[in-house]
Amino acid sequence: MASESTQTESAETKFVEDLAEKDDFAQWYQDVVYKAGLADESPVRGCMTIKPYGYALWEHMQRAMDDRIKATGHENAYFPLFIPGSFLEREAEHVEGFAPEVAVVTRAGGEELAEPLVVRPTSETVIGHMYAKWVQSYRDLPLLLNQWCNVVRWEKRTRPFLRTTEFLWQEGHTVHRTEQEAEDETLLILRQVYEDFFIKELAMPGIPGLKSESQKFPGALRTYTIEAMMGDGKALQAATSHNLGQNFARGFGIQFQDADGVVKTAWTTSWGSSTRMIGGLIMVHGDASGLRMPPRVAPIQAIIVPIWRKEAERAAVAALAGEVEAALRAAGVRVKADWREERPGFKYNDWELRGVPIRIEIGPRDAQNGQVVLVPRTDRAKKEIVGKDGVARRVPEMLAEIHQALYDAALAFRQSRTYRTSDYQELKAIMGDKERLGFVETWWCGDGACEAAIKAETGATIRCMPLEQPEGSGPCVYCGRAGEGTRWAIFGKAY
RNA sequence: CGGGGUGUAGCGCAGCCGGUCAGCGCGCAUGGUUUGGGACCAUGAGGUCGCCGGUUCGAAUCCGGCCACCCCGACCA
Repeated sequence: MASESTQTESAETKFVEDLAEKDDFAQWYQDVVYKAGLADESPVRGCMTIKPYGYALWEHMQRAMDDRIKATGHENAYFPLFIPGSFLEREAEHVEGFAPEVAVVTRAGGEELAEPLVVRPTSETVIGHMYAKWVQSYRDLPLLLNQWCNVVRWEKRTRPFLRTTEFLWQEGHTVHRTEQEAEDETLLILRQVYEDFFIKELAMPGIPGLKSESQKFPGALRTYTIEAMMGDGKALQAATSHNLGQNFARGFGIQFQDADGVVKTAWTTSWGSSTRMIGGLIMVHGDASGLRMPPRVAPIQAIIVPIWRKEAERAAVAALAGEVEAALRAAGVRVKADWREERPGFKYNDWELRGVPIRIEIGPRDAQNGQVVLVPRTDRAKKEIVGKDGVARRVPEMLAEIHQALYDAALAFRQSRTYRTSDYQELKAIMGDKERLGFVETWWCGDGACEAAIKAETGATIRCMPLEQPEGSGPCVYCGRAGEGTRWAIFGKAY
């Protein structure tokens, strides 16, 4: 992201300089969000306005996620925004975890409310309340629902998409007959819904794993996560899936009569993914020119930039552009032509900033030859000249190639910033070095005290204990002890 | 919640040693020339200088209070 600047350098370099000022990733991130037109500020602190381009991206992500949620047997429903304040208190860890960050309505309709209402920070409690009414028999199970909604968490520090006071998400809530069934569900969501979504839709490699006790969801038995590495080496918890055990079922009385006639307490799960994924997508794929949209969720997959001087040229270009646009649309490509009264160079930069995967240049020369120029966002040097009849075949192929290129680059970056060491001093050094910052894979004894000490001394937390644990065991990176509770863990600094 | 900082045009800023200090750049509007990597010229629109009070003949400028926002930490999808 670094670049020198002199007066003689190209305008492009100057632009890059503008965007990636002083090699400051946080600043770069904010600039991209706003300049690419994804979002804008709002009059309320920590809240965000999502602009049409950003919302279109969200809609494509939603659809792809929703398809997976439904394909795994879930249905959508909707539960209320307001929750009786007392509900949060039915689960001890839950209220402790969320009480500090809930917004509470105490006055409405011109009167003080008898019982304050909290604006949902998450919906385990109201849904638990409803589920208790809906579940009577083992025949009612499993109950597999999901909802798309907004939630509010009064965070101290906010950043667009990554941590906003209000955010959009999906939250799944399920009820099961046995502990094993709940655990299977939790892992099914983690892998077949979330991990698959990140790989196939966002071109984002993630590491599925288990959270430590200190990092798990308040009230959960176990929390599983997909952890992804951002472009600055920091980690983002991209989605989580919780096995809630019987904690919420007990708090809300979700019971059923089993086949053996015995009344039993149910087992529940919950799992969520939010607009935070947009922040992840930006920080994983973005470069010095701006955003790079993963093709499958890109609001615009191909942008036609017409080039002309004279009116006659414009007519010829328009004819070809119209033909190409129609052919691509018929092939299922989200295509748009940019006829704004701007120079081509301006448009190139503008669409690169917005991350459109393929630019299609059509100028007088192309109109004459019945061809177009395809330029992939991932590598401008790989531009191709394609005959107009080949465009509808070549563009979808190229989109798939771009998806793969983005994935490969993100994975290669993560690997280059992943270190295996049992040397605590080395871990400390990596966490303190901006150029090397990344994931440290090592053994951890399982003691929360070691975890806390590492966090205090290095700023790093256990991102997860990967589902794929290596053979054997070893001494804890901090205390050197070895034993039963030892796990292979990934340490990193988190967003 | 602790520490620091900033509020002047849509955005980014200068002016802060009371008195042509209501200004600059970008953006916006209109017209013209341009158009294969962020064009240029001309004309123009746009601000109760965060709010309230004080000092003064006179306050963006000095003083007091309030409010808001930003950054850095601790807490978090």
